[in-house]
Amino acid sequence: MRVAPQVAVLEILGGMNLWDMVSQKRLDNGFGGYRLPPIPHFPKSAKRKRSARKRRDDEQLCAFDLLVEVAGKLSSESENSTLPPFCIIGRSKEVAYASNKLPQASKPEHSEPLCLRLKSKIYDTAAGGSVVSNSGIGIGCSASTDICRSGLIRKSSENRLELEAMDIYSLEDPMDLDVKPPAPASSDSSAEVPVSRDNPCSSSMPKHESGIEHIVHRDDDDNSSGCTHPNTITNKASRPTNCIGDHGEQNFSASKYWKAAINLSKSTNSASDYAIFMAWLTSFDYMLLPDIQRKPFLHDKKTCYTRQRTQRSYFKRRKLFERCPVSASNRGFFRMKVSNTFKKDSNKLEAHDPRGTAIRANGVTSPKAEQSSYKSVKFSIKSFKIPELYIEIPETATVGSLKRAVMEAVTAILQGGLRVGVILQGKKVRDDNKTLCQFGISNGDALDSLGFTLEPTTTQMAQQLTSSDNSRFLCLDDAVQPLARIPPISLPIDRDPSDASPQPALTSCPKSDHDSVHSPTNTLSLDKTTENKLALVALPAMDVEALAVVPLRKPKRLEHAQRRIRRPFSVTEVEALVEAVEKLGTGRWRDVKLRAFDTAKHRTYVDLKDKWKTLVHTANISPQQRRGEPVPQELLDRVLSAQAYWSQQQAKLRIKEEPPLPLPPVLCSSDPNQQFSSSSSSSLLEPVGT
DNA sequence: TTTAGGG
DNA sequence: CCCTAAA
Repeated sequence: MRVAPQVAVLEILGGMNLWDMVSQKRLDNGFGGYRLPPIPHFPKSAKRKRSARKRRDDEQLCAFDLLVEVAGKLSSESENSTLPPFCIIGRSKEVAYASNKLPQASKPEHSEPLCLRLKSKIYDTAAGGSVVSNSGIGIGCSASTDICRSGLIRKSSENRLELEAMDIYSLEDPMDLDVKPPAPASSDSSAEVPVSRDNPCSSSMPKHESGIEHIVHRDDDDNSSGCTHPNTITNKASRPTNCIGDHGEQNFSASKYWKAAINLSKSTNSASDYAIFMAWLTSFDYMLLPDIQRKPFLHDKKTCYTRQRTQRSYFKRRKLFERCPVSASNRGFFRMKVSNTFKKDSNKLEAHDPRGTAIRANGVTSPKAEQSSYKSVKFSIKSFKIPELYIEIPETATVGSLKRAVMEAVTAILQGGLRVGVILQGKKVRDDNKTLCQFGISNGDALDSLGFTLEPTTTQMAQQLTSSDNSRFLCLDDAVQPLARIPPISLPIDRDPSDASPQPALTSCPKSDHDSVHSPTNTLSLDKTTENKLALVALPAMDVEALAVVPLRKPKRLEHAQRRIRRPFSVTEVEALVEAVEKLGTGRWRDVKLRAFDTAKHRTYVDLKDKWKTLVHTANISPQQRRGEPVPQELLDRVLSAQAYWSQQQAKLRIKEEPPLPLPPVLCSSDPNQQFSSSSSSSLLEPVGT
């Protein structure tokens, strides 16, 4: 099965899980609400399906964006708090990094080494692991080994330098794994810079500090179970061993990165390293750098950081976002989608709201297995609904105020945080410590009656919620865990997914202990717990959509960050356009583009079409009303002529097709080209008039 | 991917 | 210019 579930994990040290953080910071981040996943099912039509997929992908990208944003904020605020600073780096789909391994995938040959690969660019495949299925995008942020692998930075043992990385990965196909040189942005000059760089950071760096060591894969192997585990991470982190040795060369490509990263982190001393590192980071599609560094690296070089300080975070996005659908309707919103797929976990959970959640769960496994082994239960939560909101507003209120009111209501709810409740056969399941088995949740039938609710944590909000009121909550953590770890073996039952204790740290970490079984580094896991990482997770289900969150994005910021710069058409271009249209007509923009603007990369056929549209408009208005560089009247006349001519042609065509109407092809007959040499064209129009 | 249009 | 529905 190539389908590995995709798992995205956002782990943040500091004891909060992403959800918590999100909840808390929601407002800050413009996190506004949840919404049902837009595309639960793909249409039948191939075209639509594609479109739907694209949309889904976009949303996922957005989710990433959101996560990045949130994480960035959190990190930036972490200075005082326990959260270690970290930076997040994301890449488009081209980049893949699998912090999580899928069970299946993990096993493969690849498992051994980590390699950075770049399909388009850089890639980091953890040993095996994680090949993510196509459209999914995962984001991971942690001090864990994974990160190390990702080539991003790792944290140092001391808090001072921690740099966390966030990765997104999405592999189109597992096969891409070829190992390639890690040069990040290959094209970018920056790319190499950092890495190889003279800095022997590695040498300088304490091993333990460097993420490098962590790189070890073995966990991968073990983990192959598929968990992303914190434990492993912790372990590594905690232990200074050199993993490198273990895997040896395999990683080496990756190691470069690591090194680079490492230097940075430790680079209290060198500003240059930092610069290099930054350059390297910049080569990624996205980058979000919270102020993080401030402290860490640079006491000395404040200057460097200055900029960052000023802007709390540095967010860069490239093409990825271009795809984000931020249409008018979406404007200001950020969509996030999280879906999970479990392969084997016994549990998982999702949050959602009481009301409208659509959940689907399937128990899988034979009954008997339970006893000795546990069964795994698959949950598929399709969506969470937004808790019901009650809003009272005068009928004379404006739509705008209504929107604001809704926003406030939503925000209020989210503000307090959300909890997940589990409802089984209509009853809330409050005992977090019981196993799924005990509740019979593993049973397929039961699953059908299993529901999850998303409830606000805050009392007030709770009131607003309709159904959810008090259901119990599951910790997201729990959910996370499952995802993260896919290891089949040990988890199970005991570890019920659901029970996680409420807040704590949970995340998967705790579980990790259990999981630890799989992973070699169990011991470490404990540490983690304490650390409280949080994991957010998401997943991938292939097509399963689990949860969609729609945060309100900060309205302005990323909005159209990438709107193309305006590039007015020069008279020369207009002329070329007019000429091409005279010959080709108004319905063949691609040809026009090829013919007259083939080399103008910034002019798309859509642009040409739009320009034509404006030219026509311009030609029809008085000269006084025209703006911008004046277009010679002569050209405008030609525009009108051509427009009229071709309009008629089209009209004729249409007519012909439908009902055979008598149309004397006055103009049509001759070559358009010839006809259009001059003003004569206008005359052509006349006849057509029928 | 292109077209065709609305925004 | 952007965004999309359609084709």
